[in-house]
Amino acid sequence: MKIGELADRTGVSVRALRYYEEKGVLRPDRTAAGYRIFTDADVRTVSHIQRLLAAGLGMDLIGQILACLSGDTLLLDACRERLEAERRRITGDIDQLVHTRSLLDDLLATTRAPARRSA
DNA sequence: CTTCTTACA
DNA sequence: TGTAAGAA
Repeated sequence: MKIGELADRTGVSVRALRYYEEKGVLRPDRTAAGYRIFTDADVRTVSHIQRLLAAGLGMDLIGQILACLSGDTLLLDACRERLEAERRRITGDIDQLVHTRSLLDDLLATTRAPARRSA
């Protein structure tokens, strides 16, 4: 399928799709006229990209993670290391957020204002 | 009409 | 990422 159809089927803009290719996470074939040709597998790949992007990962890392999903067993170990490193990173982020939340909870508990009446 | 590339009030 | 411009 051409880029327009992939865009429709994924809800991702044509612009973003071309950007993903530029980043190497998508490698569509080209027609003689230079049109990008995507496969059905690319529809799923784009879904993965969306999830990873939503998780706060950068395109660089996403490219590496997607490479793991491509089933290249020779790179599997290296891929696992990357994924484990990212897992540790987000765990740190989560800890930070939990800490910040408790800080806000304390603040809210000590700044509770008296009930207001309607104006 | 759709896609391509390049570039940026 | 959007959008504009010129070409295919």
